[in-house]
Amino acid sequence: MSDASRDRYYITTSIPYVNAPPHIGHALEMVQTDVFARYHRLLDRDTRFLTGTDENSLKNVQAAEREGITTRELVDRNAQGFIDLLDLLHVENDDFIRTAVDPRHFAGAAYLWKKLESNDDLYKKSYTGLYCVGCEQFYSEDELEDGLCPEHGVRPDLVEEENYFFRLSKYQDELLEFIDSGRMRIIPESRRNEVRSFVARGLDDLSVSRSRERARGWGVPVPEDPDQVMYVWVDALANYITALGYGQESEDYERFWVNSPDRVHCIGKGILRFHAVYWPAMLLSAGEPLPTTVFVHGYLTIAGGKISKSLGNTVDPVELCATYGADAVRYWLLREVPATLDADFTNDKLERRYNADLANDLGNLLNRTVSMVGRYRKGLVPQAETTLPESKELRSACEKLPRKLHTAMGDDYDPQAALAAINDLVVRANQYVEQMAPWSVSKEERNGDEAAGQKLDETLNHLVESLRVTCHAIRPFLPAAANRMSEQLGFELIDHGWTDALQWGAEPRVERVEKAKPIFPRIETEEQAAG
RNA sequence: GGCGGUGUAGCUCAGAGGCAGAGCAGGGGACUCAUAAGCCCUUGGCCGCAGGUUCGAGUCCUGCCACCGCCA
Repeated sequence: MSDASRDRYYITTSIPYVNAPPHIGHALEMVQTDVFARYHRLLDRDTRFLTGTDENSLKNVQAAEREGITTRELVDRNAQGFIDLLDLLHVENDDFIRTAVDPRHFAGAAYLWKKLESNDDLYKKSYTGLYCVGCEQFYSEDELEDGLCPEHGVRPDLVEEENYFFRLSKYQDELLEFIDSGRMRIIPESRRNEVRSFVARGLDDLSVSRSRERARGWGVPVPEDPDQVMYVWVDALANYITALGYGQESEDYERFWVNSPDRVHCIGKGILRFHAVYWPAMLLSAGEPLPTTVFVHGYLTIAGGKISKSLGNTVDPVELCATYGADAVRYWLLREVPATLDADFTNDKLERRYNADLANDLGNLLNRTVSMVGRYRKGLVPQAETTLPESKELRSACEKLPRKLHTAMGDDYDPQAALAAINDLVVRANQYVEQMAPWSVSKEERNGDEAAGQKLDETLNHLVESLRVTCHAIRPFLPAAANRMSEQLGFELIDHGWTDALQWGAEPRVERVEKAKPIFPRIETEEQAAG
């Protein structure tokens, strides 16, 4: 591998349907992907983060009809909801693709189709089946529950038409090789095993088009066959490369797909098969590189129940951001949700976690430290060596943090472990404050004890330095909070040299702190408010 | 129906033959730099149920129950 290709990183979210506004599950995926992207960007890798919307579903046509607006109006309006949410969550995506709107998507999807066709992997066949529009997929009789779609509880349509099929079966062995060798890594392992056994059992060819009539003319046309549009999943999956200008002699496609050592898809567990079987098989057929990593997160429940509009228990992530702020929402999603498992959301859980870790531990540590530097040293951070055993311990904990951070984020894709390590350091620093009791040492100093003055210098210096390291460490997770923290500590966060900045004693040093002001105001819980 | 996973404190989870643990929540204490935060101490357990192996079983074996996932 050449040096020129080593420092790239490409990551995508799945692209959500736009027939409804975003829910907290979308927020989870956006934030997880954002954190991985920010982390690699801070490592100075050439990073591209793509997200977007999947707009070619028949569902959208029907939803628009019910509302009496055009399909284009509906997808424009609903896509905007996702774009707004990214902003509210402080998600820093480099690109946003809309599959019903972007010309590059139509061009790229058509190009991919022709590649499959020229490899003799597409053929036409008459097909009869039960189709659920909500799922955009066919079901066999025995998959139905009382004749109804198990996901949506509606009666599927009986559909008979001639469609294109993709020779998925042809790629079984190659897929297994990619899975077993780890050339396509699936995280976590349990999901990898699921995919493996699914592929090993044998693959059926896949229907990849719909009649234009049934699709109501909405979707990506099949090249040179005006009566057919692509199956929405086929064009949707293609977004990961059409956004890069695939098939259009694009530099970005070479840069972030072909020549990137990391091509990462962050997805929910419900669409694993599409991403770890169908999509790689299409890429194999087209002769293009496969994703290197498929990261599979779990689902969120709300107060113990499945997210469901009919149950009226959706939690609007827009409202959450308005109520608690992006930092609190991001922190809960990253710290409390095990990255690849399901988790349950309640306002109470978010409030507790925020108050405990951010307000009480980190926020208060910053506040009391800055306040003491102001009170005892007029805001000037003293220079000092590490001489006391307590200081050595604290410093050692700081020096171990970067490795823990890199293991958790780089290898394990585990923000929860990374944030736990950061919180451990913060807890350690709060203990250090109590051990050193600067308020007592200050009294001794005022009574003329010179050694006390040195001890106080060392204590304040080590607290500030721990906070400087912590400030850098939280940057991928809580970018806004890191900014507020660095402002108060009086130094500037820069885009390069992050790895070095995480080291003890790195430049730029903290020299003069600003006035203390809480960066994470406590949330008054309902119990406290009542009491 | 098949395969796999999970079941441990009020909540979230760690422990995988040797004294049942952590964080949060609850209770108490000393302190005052701080956001009434922090620190120290502490209450709390049929380790899903039943049998078995073992000097000794959350831990290993068998059966059962419940929940979850994937596949039919």
